[in-house]
Amino acid sequence: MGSSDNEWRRGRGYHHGNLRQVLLDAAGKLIEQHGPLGFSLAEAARLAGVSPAAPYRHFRDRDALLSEVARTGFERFAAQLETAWDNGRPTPLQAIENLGRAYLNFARNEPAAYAVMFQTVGENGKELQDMPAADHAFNVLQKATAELCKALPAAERPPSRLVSLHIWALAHGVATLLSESRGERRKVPVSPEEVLESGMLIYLKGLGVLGEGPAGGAGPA
Amino acid sequence: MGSSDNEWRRGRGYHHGNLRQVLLDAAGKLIEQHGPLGFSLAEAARLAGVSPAAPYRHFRDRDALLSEVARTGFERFAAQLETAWDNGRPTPLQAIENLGRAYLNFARNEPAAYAVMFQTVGENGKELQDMPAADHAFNVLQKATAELCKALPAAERPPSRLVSLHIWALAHGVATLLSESRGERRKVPVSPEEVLESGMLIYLKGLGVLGEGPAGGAGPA
DNA sequence: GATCCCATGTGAACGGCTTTTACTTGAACC
DNA sequence: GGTTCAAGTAAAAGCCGTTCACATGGGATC
Repeated sequence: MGSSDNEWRRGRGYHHGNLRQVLLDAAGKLIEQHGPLGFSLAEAARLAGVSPAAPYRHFRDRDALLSEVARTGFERFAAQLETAWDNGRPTPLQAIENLGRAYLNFARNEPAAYAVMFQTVGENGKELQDMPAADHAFNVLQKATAELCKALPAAERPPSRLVSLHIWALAHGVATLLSESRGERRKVPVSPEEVLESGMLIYLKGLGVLGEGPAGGAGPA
Repeated sequence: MGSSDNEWRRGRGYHHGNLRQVLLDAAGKLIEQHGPLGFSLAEAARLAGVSPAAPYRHFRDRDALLSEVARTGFERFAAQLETAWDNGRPTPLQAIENLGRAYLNFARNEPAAYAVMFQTVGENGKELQDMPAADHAFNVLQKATAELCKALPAAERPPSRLVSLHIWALAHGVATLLSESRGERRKVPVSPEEVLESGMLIYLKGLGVLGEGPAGGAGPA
């Protein structure tokens, strides 16, 4: 709340200030609290102190607002993945593990955005795929796997797109199945990070990208 | 009454017949059509030819009906996985590939159930985990990975629960990210089955379970 | 500085949804 | 035949999304 300067009116001279952004923030809070299904446009409006019809001056409908939440989410997601990858430094292996951790961190820190990105949007195949921000995020992963695959002799080098799909699927699966709200946590007293990292290590060993470091990633003792 | 024992009236002497099951079927159809969010109890009742209040004689509320859809879905899921695994025949490797295909087949053939199982249920961490049927499905996977891991020297054998989580996450990720309604399909002209199978092969090779068969699972040409 | 314009917000309304309440019905049992 | 109780109905309250006509006031124009 520290924005004591006149941020609340910077966009242009609105009536409310910058209702558009306020609604997006309110949506984030509500989705975090009640899940992306429990989100209601009316409640967001109430939380922003405007009438239920006001949001329609800024978003075509409820789905459009949710789409925007997803879009900005993908942008932050891509940026964080890119930062974590850091152009493969210090080493591609270390970097891709950082990338995996960044993936899970995003899913944990922004559950609302993550849920909307991969759940609400594209619910019944409506209108998700034309989202350049999502492509950007995936491209970071693809860039990383391509760099990794360069260490392989071309003969046994699988298409790097396939490799990035494997890693994406693994990361998404871990993030989804072991998210904090899910019950598997009790029976699986292991952190998502541990699961993803060990899984990636085994996978990368199978790929041939891995001298022979921590064999299996779960060596006992 | 001549106990003609007609099926449409078998449960007990209902008014409608077997409304409970009819509602569950209607829910399945509607969820397939409009996605699990677009499902409406009222529409299901209309489709079953009863008043909007009738479902409340059979389900506590909307979520209870959805939970039941998820529960029966998990039962079929577990059964199909078990059949595919077939106690590790003909060979554990072949069997676990069958299991992967069965996973994707279920997600494709019963998108409504799959979506509800992993999406609607447990939306905001409400009440999903006490679902024995879900445990049963996971146990099939765990049994399979345990069998697989037996081929490994105990020294480098990771906890089989961890291995089953890896495979589950990979399968779930592939099923989710590459489902037919998703747009990635265009850019990734490769079937989910191919992605999952190649991913599993690479992973299993990394595990050490894999003589040296199809290296990488994506040998060019 | 007065005036006009149009983006932005309001209020009221429609239809649909979920859920509860009081009621009706009719099959099963004695 | 009469009673009972599960199963269905009707009506209503309260929420939501969405649309419409209308109000308002900040900024551009003269």
